[in-house]
Amino acid sequence: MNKTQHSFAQRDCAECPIRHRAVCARCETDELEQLEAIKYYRNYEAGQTIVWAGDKMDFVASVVHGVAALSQTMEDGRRQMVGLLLPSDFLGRPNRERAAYDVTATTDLQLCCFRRVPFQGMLGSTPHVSQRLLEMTLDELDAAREWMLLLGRKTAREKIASFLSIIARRDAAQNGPRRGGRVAFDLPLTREAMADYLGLTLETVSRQMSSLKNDGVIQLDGKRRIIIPDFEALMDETGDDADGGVFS
Amino acid sequence: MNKTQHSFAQRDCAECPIRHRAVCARCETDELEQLEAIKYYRNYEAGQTIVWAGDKMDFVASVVHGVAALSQTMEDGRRQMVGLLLPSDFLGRPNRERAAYDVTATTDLQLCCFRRVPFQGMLGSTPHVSQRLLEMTLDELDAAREWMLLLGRKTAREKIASFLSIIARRDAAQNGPRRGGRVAFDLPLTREAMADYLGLTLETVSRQMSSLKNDGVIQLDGKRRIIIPDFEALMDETGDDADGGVFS
DNA sequence: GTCCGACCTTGATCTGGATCAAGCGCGCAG
DNA sequence: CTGCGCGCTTGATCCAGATCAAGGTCGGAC
Repeated sequence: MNKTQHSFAQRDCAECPIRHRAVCARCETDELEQLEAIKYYRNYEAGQTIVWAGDKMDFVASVVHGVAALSQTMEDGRRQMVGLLLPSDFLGRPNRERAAYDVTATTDLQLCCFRRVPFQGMLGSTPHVSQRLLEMTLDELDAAREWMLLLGRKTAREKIASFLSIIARRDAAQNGPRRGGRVAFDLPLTREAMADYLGLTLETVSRQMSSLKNDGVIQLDGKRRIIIPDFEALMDETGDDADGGVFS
Repeated sequence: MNKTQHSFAQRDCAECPIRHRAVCARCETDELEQLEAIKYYRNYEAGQTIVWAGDKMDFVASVVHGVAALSQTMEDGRRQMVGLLLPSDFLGRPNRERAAYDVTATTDLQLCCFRRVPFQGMLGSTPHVSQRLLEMTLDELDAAREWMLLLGRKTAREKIASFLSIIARRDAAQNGPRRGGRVAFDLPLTREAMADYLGLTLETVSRQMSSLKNDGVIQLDGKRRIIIPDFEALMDETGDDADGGVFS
């Protein structure tokens, strides 16, 4: 388990890549100083578990780099991923001592952690933090509801296409949109993790990826790199209304 | 559409049945007065639509009596319910002008509405409201994630049993637990609405209800009234860990 | 180089729940 | 009372995706 130990540098808030999208987005300089006093960084390698459901958790955190997954497991081993945390997303629940879900790093990951108890205090005293947290929680709730439609009603092919379009969109928001209609990115999940996310088996994920490839909707470069020659064509496969989205 | 027009009485906050569980739960007298100044009641009959996705919505609201459903519809008519609002639950999103989902009354319903713009103002100035709203939103997010596990990984029988146990639990929280191990309540949804909630067809819902009845897990009194002779036996059918829950 | 183990693909078969298709039963309009 | 329609049940059949079962590929350890 000791591969290229790719550990991310620590930094000041001023030069933080998620400064303007994370829970601290609206903070003024003095509020930021309060946050800096209770923050520390942690790095994880792809595949590592961050906490198990039921564990004590003495911090909350923002994802700085990489991707983390929240999942639930039934006694007989059935697993469902219930959240995918990309850079700027918030991990943990204030006023909750124990984790409700298993949290794992699906890629190399850096968290900006805040000690939980002082952070809770700031929620009372720093409206810019609590307002931003409310807004982010409402956004996550919307995302969860969109996910419920996917899990309850979409076909396997629609699920895969929806997943790819979500990752493509978030990747573009992160790294700036691609020149031309062409989009390319690396999948942050294994086929098995995708299956857990989509409520499918890994075989079905693999088959539908092959099918989209054969139909020219996507191209694969190795197992993980995805190239989407025509984003509209992918959107047509998702089952969603054609309003498109903010992409160019 | 004009059946026994069962309209609920309006009231002062002091005697409101959801006073201590809704978004206003933590308000002091003066804060309550501010809320009363921007509140008004609305009544709906079972089956009525409250708003369509995309409609302008100039209020947010607490459910006082009855049950409302949030749902999403795909172009080809596939429908997924993404939220079930019981008494004390919050409807609407501050700072959002248009509804994101269709909202319908699945039983006769009373809402305590707050004009949206002044309510948004109070979120900035009244920490007791915004803290409570954050807490409620986090609870809803947890509920949505539990629902994702159900939609993605549970069998039809487990879905039905989970749904019944949730309704039974919420009903007990509302009306006080039943004496003895016996539990009884009315379903707030038609078979079709249950299907939309559970990601099933109405035929499958009906078959699984019959199957649970034949196996003695539930009894039916008419189509809507459910009697659960042994709550533990129902919990065993849900697929969840046997930690039970707060029930006696 | 070779070996090994994760990860992925593909094929064959099975099955839970969808779909198609009758009815049933109860409450309401006449 | 009768007739109608909505909500529900039940039966027969179908099929998307699960399950069972081989392999293939690639990167890292030695």
